[in-house]
Amino acid sequence: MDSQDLDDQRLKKDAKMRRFYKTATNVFARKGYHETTVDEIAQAMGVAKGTIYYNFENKEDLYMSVVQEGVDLLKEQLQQAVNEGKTSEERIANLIVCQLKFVENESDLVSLFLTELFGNDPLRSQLASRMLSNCLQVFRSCIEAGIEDGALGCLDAETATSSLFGMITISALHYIHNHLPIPVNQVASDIGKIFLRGTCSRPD
Amino acid sequence: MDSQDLDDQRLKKDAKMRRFYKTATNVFARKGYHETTVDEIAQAMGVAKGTIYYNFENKEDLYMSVVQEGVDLLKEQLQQAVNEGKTSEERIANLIVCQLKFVENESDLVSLFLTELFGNDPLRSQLASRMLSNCLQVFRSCIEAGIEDGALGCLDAETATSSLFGMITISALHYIHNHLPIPVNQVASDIGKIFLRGTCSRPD
Amino acid sequence: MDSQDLDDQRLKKDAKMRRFYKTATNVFARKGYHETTVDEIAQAMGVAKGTIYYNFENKEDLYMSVVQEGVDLLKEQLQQAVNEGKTSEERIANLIVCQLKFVENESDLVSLFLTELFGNDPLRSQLASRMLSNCLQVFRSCIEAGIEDGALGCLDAETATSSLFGMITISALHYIHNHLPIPVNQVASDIGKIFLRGTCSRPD
Amino acid sequence: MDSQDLDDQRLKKDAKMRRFYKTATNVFARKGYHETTVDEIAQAMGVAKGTIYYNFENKEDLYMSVVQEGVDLLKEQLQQAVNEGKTSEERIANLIVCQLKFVENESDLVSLFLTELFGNDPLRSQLASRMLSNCLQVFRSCIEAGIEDGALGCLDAETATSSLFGMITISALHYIHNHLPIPVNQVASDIGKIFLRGTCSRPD
DNA sequence: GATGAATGAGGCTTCATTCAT
DNA sequence: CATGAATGAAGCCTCATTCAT
Repeated sequence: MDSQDLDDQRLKKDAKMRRFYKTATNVFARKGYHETTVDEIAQAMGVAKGTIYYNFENKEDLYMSVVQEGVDLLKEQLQQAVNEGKTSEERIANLIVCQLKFVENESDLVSLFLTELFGNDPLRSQLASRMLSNCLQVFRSCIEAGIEDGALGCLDAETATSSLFGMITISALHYIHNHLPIPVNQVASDIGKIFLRGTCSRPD
Repeated sequence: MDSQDLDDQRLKKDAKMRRFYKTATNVFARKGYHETTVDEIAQAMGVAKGTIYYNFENKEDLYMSVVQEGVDLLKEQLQQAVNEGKTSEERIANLIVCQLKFVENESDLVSLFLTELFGNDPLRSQLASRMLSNCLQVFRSCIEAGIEDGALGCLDAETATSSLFGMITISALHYIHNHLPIPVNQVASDIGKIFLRGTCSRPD
Repeated sequence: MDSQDLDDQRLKKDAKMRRFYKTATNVFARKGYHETTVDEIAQAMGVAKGTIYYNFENKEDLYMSVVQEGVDLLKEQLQQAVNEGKTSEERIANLIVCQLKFVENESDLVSLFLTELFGNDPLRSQLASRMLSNCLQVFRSCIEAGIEDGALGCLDAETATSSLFGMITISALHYIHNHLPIPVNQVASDIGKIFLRGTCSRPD
Repeated sequence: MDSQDLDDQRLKKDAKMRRFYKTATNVFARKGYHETTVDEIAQAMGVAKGTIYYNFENKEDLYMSVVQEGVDLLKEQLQQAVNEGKTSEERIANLIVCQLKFVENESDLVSLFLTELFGNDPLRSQLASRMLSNCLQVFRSCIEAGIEDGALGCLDAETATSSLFGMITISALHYIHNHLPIPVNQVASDIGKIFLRGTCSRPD
């Protein structure tokens, strides 16, 4: 077996795992962690139940892997959004659009993650919190840079970060909850205005 | 048995139910709906399991009663906050402080409610959504009045409501999650500034 | 509810538990711990599976309770056998008969216990060992007394105890294994002779 | 490929199988049949799980092979012990020492075998019983010869065999269970005395 | 009103075994 | 010969709910 074959195997396995994640995300998001049975996931994956336990420690592990996968995905996209902006204003605008689009495209993952974040299992909630911090860090760096270069007035970076993230996410969820498509550009523009104006340092 | 006795009984029963709600809220909030057993709640209440089924339809009913109780409480407090403000600006400022304080004082209830809201059980999520709308309505009325009287610029009221609610709640949760006390005045002032400036109609 | 009622309840519960033990012993002895399912035991008991888990921690707990119950029973009978003997010789003879009869009457329990004792689960084996020690103690005290009063020569009490217990038990099992009734008197007499003569201090 | 090569292969395979037996014995003895997984054995053997199924019918077959291997080993050693004795007394003394040493050196195998013997699976217990008979036969022949030539008094050979085997094995297990080294010479001497004196035909 | 013993459906998980490579 | 991913039957256990007292 040469290195080509090994690579092939790798790729195959990766593809398999990605299919697993995708399917599991979908099922979990539709019915929630507790209402979803491992049988259902196996069936949705088109494998025997044992296969899940061959690839994951247990139901919780599968679930957490799925959540982690999603968080990684978001962070990656956020980072890229930042990189594509020239000025602080542009970067923040990009972040808003990116986050809105992510909530729209991956609403399964988002519900699933928020449930975890606001959920009542202390350990899992903490884990989710740590994952979120990772993503929020992208926002925060951007906001801090903006304060530094004068694009934003000097508010508390902490509150500014939470506020921006909160505005975007809750607004997006408002549409998701009502089964409406998110008018991304409109919402992004509104939130962008509120945030930029709201945080600018012009005198009252 | 005269009417005095009947009143006494009434009061006793009400007090008992309130104790039930309080205890149940606490247990549910600590461990989540699914991780909490009826046995645990009964034990925490200091009654036999059967007693719960005597007073509530089933576990779900108990849970929903607790959530409803919490939402009612929030709406009541929000409404009062609005009533105590003279101008739109004051009313919005009051709402922000009120909501922050509620998240701080009733973090159990809030977690519990958000879990429901972002949770994946469609029926229950919808119910929670309807409950939330009730509370958001207070924000929205206030914002619409503000737009009308010129305190706020004329943004989309929908987005403005979601944004304001999102800023407050996510910021508060940020502290809760990190087990820190919420610096209510500071955060309220920051969010107030962002929102009022951000939504004012001055040209860019 | 007066104390009479409480006593009644106690007795009922005790009777119920004894029926549980008896049934479980029988099923476990017939098929062994691992080959016996909790369902089977429940069925044999004539109760639902949940009832077992209401009364016992888990399968292991049920099993160990059964074993403990059996060991207690044996020790009780051995002690009584000793008490009924006047001389050391008589006491030892009584012990031999008692032990043989116990193996015969409670062969279920004995198999079950020996499996545990010789089994490979270190923890359970240790527990069984400790239980056995309790019974062996009766033998040992008797043998030590016999050495003191000259009925037995002064061999190592340790080896003498193990030897006597081994002779009886293995002999009895020989019959059990071959599905033959134990000729109690004959075997007891033979073993008694071997042991008494064998341990007497006459010169070679 | 000449006959030399074939022999080499044979030897290699034999060595491999012996390694398999040894490893399997060890794992089984440590955790018992049911608590041992085929995965564990494979890992301990350093081969893939499939390899075990290539060399053995199934888990039971592997287990029984291991037990058989052990019994063969014991019988061989017992037979040799007998052969090395000149008189009945010497032969019996040799048997006692041999059996004690075997329990000491191969305590893994012994536990494993006794579990089977006292275990509750009728088929396997019977098989173990038949294997044991094979070994006990060596004792019995010796005892019958001793009765014939007057070294032993004429007790029931059956009971005498069981008794002797029981004394040795239970005594040895007593030490094993308490994680103590067996004082072979002392114990052998004591048991030898008890048995020889005990079964001699001198008048009481 | 209150109790708590009993229930049994349903879920998670294990693991001996197979088989394509 | 050897591998190890995949299987699925089978078992343990939980817990919401009921009901006789």
